[in-house]
Amino acid sequence: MHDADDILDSISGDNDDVRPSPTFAALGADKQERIVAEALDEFAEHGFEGASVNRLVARLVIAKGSIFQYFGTKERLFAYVFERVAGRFAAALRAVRDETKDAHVLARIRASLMAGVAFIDAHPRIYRLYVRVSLQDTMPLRGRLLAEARRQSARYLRRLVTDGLARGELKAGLDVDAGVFFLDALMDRFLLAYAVDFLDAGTGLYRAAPEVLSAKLEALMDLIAGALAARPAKDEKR
Amino acid sequence: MHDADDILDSISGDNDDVRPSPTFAALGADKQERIVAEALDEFAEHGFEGASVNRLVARLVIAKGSIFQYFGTKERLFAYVFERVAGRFAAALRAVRDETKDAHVLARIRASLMAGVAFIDAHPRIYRLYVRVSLQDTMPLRGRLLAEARRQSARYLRRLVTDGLARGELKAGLDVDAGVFFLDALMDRFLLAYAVDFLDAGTGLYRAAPEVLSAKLEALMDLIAGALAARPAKDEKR
DNA sequence: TATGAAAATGACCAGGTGGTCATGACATGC
DNA sequence: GCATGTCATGACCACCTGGTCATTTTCATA
Repeated sequence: MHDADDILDSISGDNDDVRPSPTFAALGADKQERIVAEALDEFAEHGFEGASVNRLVARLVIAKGSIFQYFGTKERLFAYVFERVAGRFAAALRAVRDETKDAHVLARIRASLMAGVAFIDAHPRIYRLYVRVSLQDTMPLRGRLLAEARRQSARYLRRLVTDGLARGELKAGLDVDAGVFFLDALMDRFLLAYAVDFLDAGTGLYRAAPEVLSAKLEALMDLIAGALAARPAKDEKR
Repeated sequence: MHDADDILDSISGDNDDVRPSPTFAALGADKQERIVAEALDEFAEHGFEGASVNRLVARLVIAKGSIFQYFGTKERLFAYVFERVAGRFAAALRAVRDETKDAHVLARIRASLMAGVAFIDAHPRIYRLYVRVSLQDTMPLRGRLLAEARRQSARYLRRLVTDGLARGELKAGLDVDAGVFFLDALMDRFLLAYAVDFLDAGTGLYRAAPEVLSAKLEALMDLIAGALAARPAKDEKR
């Protein structure tokens, strides 16, 4: 039914036109990983402008020259780290979407949110970097890097919505664009509120304990269901 | 009806514990305004870290020493500018809320969104500064400055929701916290998508022409109504 | 072990940062 | 006309930035 889109997904997945020097490629995999991890830390903590190469090499106990030998430029270092890391979140969500292919669309949305929370717990720095980049318009590569992420997110949700419509699980007259926007806003903010303290508007979602989190999640799902779901029966949870 | 809250609102409105030196206060009002406006520009454009006092004084054609005589510190300059400017958005919304006191809660939400759009059009730099600060955790005063803004926003929406519930315009069993979160997320994102290019997930909301904007707004209002509104005329649901 | 190339190194560079302060212009009161 | 105090000024400071490059170290091969 939607195999054509799957092909598109996989094509756009790995777009590595930002390559480090062969010298870096020749490094041991562990050392590469250490450099990427530490750089991710630095960028996640201070953003692109605020990040300091001096600080980074001090942490790594490595000569500054080496970084520039590997990447040439702070900007290209950033691009490399970002691209190496950015796809993971989308990939995790895509996996959930595919695993729940036959479930009710509301169950799939719930599963996506839970997967998002799990990802944040497992890779807080990656999510933090993503958040940072999202609104830092001084970032030179922002457009190129983020446009792709956004496009993937929109396509992801659009698929959920059109699937749900096709199965009659969503309101017949539903405007797809509006539905996508609606879900994007709510899901994004839900995860943001979980990950960033002062964004939860006093609802106590920030780093909430599992029981609290799941209560909030159900309350949100009720509202989403009210807005989007067709109403053949009264209750249709997972 | 809810006068007690109004008093609270007005008390928390002007909290100016960040004062410039008397020298600055003695300046002509026009010069003060020019300095604040230009500093707002600089901070909105580059964020707190990225903003340069050198660049600022160059724009103002004023000696650098003067800025430090007025404010002592880049940080205090920022705090002053932010506090002088931050309340305006909230005030604009509050005005709308009070003007529409007797309208249906959905109409009030719609009016709030339109007022938000109008504010962004009128004061793009103020909104931009707000957006910037929202996710820049390097900002030393972030917590203090933003907590207040968030609290006001939450209180604003909470009032709308509880009013709507009291009048039976919203679903009887509605969880107030969830409703506030729901509205906060959608309204915030709607305005963000209108103001910041790459956040609209391909829905074409960014700087949309009035007709497009109003169509998107109505589509969103439909979804909000489905999620929150009581259904007196229409069929089903308990 | 000797050789040569590749890779690591960190002193160094020009330019920018937030912040300081001695200087002098200018107003006011006598 | 002088003394006094306020305030604007911009040269200056220590420090940090991203980036360079001559020099040294490493190491595979002969």
